Amino acid sequence: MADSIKIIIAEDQAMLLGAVATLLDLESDFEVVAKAKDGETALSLCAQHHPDVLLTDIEMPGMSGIELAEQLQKNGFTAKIMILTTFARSGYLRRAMDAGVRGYLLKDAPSEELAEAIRKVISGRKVIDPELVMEAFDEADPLSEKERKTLKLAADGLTTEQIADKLFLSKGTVRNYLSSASAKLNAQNRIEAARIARQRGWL
Amino acid sequence: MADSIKIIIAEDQAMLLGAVATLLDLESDFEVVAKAKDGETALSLCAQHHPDVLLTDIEMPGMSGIELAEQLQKNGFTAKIMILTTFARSGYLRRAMDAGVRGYLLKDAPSEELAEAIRKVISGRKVIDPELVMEAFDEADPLSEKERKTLKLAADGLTTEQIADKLFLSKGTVRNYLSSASAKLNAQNRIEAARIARQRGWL
DNA sequence: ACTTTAAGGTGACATTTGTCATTTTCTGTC
DNA sequence: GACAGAAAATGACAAATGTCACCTTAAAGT
Repeated sequence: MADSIKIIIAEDQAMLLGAVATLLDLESDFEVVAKAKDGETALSLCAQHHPDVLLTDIEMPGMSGIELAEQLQKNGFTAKIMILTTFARSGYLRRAMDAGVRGYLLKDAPSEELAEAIRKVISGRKVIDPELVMEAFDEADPLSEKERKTLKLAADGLTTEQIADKLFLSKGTVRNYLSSASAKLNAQNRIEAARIARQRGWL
Repeated sequence: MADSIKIIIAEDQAMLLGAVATLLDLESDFEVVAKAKDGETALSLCAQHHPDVLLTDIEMPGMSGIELAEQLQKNGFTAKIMILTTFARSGYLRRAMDAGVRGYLLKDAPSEELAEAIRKVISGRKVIDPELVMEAFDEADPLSEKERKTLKLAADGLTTEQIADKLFLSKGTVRNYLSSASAKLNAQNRIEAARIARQRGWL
């Protein structure tokens, strides 16, 4: 088809990648020209095919979908980028928007909406999952870089001392950071703090 | 179609549910008669439609896919049950087999294999993802029921005392369980123990 | 009836963690 | 060089956690 919309899909879960590709290919005005299972592959496939739309997951091995979007934008690609991801995380949305992403959908959304969303984006509109719009209004990440780093390591089960060694800080400082992180998140200890931070996409 | 294979799909992620359903419906010998987004719904839809195959995810809100399989087996349903899940976890596989599951596939597998796997199961064979077969040979879950329960709550950030209250045990006993769980998993504290257990699918 | 065994509990102790006030060190800026 | 602010460290204390040896109780065998 001469004027069909050319689509590239990037998604690391093979089953979903294949199923969504089939789904979109059924639409007579769409044509899935390539499939990628990671960001790097998607990038080179974009250079090769110059698609109208790139539909990408965020969490993938190697280059994430957001980094991919940033690269494409920097290199002046005209493809309209759409994110299709699992969780509603306000942090991601902001970065995605900054990278010129035009659509942000959740895997929780019914599959019937996907094709329609793509057509909306092609016609110049932006599409953001309603769930996300809500999230975007709530609190921003209150953690400092150090708090985030210590918390991430603590969540892996490292002791205060091991964290201190790894980050070249003293034990006391690490405990201070973890303590203030817990306070900010209203958690009663580092474990709960890590859980909360992770749930909100801050970790 | 009179003798087409009737399929019910249970999967909480709407996008995958819809896409896979479309994919299978394209096969001329298949017919997706119902879709469910949780175990309870799937159970009642099975009673209503008596499908030939139930394709289900494991992790779903409410009743898990494994519990669903156990229920169906107990109630004497003849539907062949197939699991389609994200991670290769040896613990799950054993329980699934005990519940009479005939197929165990990973979402990492290419979508093209799905239809073929279903036909194999219908013809009486069992289908287990090769990845899983490997996993099945490694170590079994060493945790006792109590160790697992305490660990699960600890992983949410509950204190020893809160866990004790919730499980009607003394603080000392809870600490004993957590301590022995850590020992079994070679972890240096409850946080690391929980992380390890979760990674191996024992939590 | 007499072990055995497992689940649960106790007490003691060392270590780690959480909290907070205070101090030191490092930076940029005027 | 002096000063304000941030980042990092310190010290002290209470509380929580990890470990271990040992006790109690209630089945389950024999």
